Amino acid sequence: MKKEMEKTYKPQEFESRIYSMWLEKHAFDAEVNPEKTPYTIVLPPPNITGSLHEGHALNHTMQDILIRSKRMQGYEALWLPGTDHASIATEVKILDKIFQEEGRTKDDLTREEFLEKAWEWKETYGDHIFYQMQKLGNSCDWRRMRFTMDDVCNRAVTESFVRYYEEGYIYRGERLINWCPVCGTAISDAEVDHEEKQGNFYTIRYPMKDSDDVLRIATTRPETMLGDTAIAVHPEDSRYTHLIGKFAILPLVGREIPIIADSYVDRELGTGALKVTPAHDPNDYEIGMRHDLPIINIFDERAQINEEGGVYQGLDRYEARKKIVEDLKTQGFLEEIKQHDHNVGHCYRCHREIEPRISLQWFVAMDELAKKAKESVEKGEMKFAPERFVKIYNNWLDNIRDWNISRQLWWGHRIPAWYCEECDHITVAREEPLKCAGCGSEKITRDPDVLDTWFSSALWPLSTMGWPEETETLKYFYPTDVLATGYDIIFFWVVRMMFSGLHFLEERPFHTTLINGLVRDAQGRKISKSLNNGTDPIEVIDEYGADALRFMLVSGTALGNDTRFSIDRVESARNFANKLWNASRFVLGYMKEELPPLGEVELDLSDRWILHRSDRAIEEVTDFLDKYELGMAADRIQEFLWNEYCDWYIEMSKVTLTGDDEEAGKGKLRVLLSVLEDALKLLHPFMPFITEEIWGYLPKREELLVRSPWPALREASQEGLAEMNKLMEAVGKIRNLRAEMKIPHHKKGRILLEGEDSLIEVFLENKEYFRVLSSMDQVDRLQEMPDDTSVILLDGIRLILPLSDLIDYEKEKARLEKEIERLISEVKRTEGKLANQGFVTKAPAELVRKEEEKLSGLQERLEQNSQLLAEVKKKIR
RNA sequence: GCUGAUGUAGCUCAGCCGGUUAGAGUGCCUGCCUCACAUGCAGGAAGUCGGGGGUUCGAGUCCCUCCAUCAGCACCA
Repeated sequence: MKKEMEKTYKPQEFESRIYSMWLEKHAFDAEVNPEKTPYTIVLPPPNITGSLHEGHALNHTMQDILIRSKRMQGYEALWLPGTDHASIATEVKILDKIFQEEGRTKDDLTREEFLEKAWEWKETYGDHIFYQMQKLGNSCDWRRMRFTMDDVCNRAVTESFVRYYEEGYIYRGERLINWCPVCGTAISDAEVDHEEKQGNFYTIRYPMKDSDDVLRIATTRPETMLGDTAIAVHPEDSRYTHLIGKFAILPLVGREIPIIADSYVDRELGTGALKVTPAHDPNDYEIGMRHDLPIINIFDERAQINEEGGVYQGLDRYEARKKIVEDLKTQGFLEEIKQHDHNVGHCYRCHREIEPRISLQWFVAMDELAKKAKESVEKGEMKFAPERFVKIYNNWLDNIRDWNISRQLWWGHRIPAWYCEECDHITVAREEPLKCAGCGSEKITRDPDVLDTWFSSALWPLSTMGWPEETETLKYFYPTDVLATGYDIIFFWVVRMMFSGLHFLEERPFHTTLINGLVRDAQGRKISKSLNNGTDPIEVIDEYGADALRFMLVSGTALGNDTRFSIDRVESARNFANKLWNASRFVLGYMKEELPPLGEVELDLSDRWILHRSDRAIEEVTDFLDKYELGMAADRIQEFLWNEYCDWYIEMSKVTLTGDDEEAGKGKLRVLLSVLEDALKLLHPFMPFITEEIWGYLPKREELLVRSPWPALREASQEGLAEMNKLMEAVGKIRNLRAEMKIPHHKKGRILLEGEDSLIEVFLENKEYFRVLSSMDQVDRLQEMPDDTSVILLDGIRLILPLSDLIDYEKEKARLEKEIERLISEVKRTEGKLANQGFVTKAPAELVRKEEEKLSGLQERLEQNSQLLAEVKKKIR
């Protein structure tokens, strides 16, 4: 049926073929199916600003593992993919590109010209992102792919804006907002990054009107004094109480400004007197509101001094600072300059300092929506995995301010509001209105601004499914199950999806938020453009295969913790894949035409053992997956496949496979095959390509692995497993001894058994295992003690190894002494424990009994070892 | 300043509803090209579980405190 498997695992030769096959056979398509329970994940849409990085690879792998395992577990599993237009980030990049290619800036372009370029960009980068996702193996239903600026999504955005507006949540108002003078737009509080910056504290003398007094004021931003409209002091600050109500003269400007009392002022800080610039500082703005102060805006939208600044007009903020400090100095107003480090808000996109600015913007009132979002989590409707992230969520909701949603940009959803030239009325509508809803005038113009990217992201689980229409998809797949994302966007996105879903559909959009850590570089640094320490996942995939990359990303880290990206670990994962590849080749190499069904196979001890181990692996992996412990699940499968299936069972199976009992051989193959099949299923969500490829080589397989059912427990008889464990322990001891004596593997050996009959029986029945596992080709019951021996002691049985020409008594002595030393310390520990009245009376009886048993066993072995040592010492003499 | 995380073998990390001799991968050392695999096999060495205190019969595991590293939030006139 198929060609033979290559000798070495070469993922490059089959990964893309396998992926195409999945697509051809519609393996990822999810349909509305009342017979099944839906399981839905909506992909956090990657920004079309560029390509996917390792962080995406981790995030996508986690989702794919969940989706693939649920699909196999019988759910109608939908993973809905898409991309995000990323308003500000993309606009910045596109303008950059246009400038580099054509030398034109935004001022030289019309909105239409720009948008045309933007859509071209979207096609190019969007396609690359899909290519990357397919290389990774993402099992998305591509037919349902969405873009945040699709018609379907646009409709949801307009609908929610209009509804929020009609319900009074959205309003337009003049507020102090965060303004990025470089991007030329307002940004929300969440989009401001605070960075520690070195700055100066300037102490300036403000002369009082009508007296010779001087008020000393410390500031980090002297240039904003042009907009000062008051000086605030603490109402109980005895240094200044006599000045409250009087006026000072603003240096350089000459304006009279009042001294006011406000308890916001910190008496300890600076001079205890605060210049108040309501137009350029959030706290000053609050003070200004409280005291009804005039607001003087001194900057234009590029943060250059405007006409309010008199002689300083036209200077940008940094030039203005320099010039004003100079002038203050020459005119004798500057008292001192002190170095002072402080946090300054920066634009999260262009990393330039943001400027607080009074501006007319659209806002979403957050009080009620935040309450809904918080209550839902409190009621347990949505849980974080791991739980601790609920604190970030709550912390943000507790301190939330109204959300500024308008952006002075072109790339995005244009605000559906029209202004009338003849009256004050604002028309907010789903469709473009012909006339003003207030006065009927046809002279209306649309708001030029677009919405914050996150406004559409907030609707993602709804909009992708066709909301506000009540589509079948929405009814069946909403609410979704899991939202997988990094902790850095809990408040950008998780919070906002929560209240959007709760508000519009009265149901939280997902029951679990799965938080993945950051992927750091090999040195543990955050991946950043400035360090250029990122790696394109495609490069890793081309070299090692997507399976290795995926496995490396999820294995060995706990949920929510950061992961390091290391090529060494990718190699380990690739080696594991190679191991599986070769184990499969081994099994297939012995394949026969017809094998009996597992139920008809006469199972031997090793079969029962591996079926039992396999059942435990199935149980534990399933359990880890249910708890989102993907790293633990991955490690557990690897342990099973490598250490149990390959290292023990395959080795033991050689006894039967190379024997001449054909029936037994077929039975053995059936077990090998069944266990391998189950393991491939368990591993498939983690390493989808290699498992599907191997599956294709297995006999009589019409179904794809991706669509196969999750393994069920085999529940074979567990008879003899205790003896099996004893046998394996004996093998370990023999290997250890042979290694220490440096006996080469081709040098066979003999074992004589003494001890409990039942154990001896089992050992004799399975003596071939000693041959394949530890090169001991003769196993017999002890008749007569030979001369030159080494003795291995286990509870219940002694293995006597006649090693005449091989034994090195010095080494044997050392081995026994080491063992005795270990036993003595153990005995002491255990005796101490049992001598402790507290332990005996308070610890659980079961535990005390176990300790007692342990002690007697230890003592017995200690005694026997001591005897052996005495004999060895005699031999040496 | 507040909150959270992290600190366990050379390195990367598991473990922690308290209870055998603290695990894995990798690296290192030793011996093996044993008929699936040298991307491998077998064996071995290696850790006062960040410091201190407490609770307990018993503490990497719970509590307190300190130190170090990281992250988020707030504020800094």
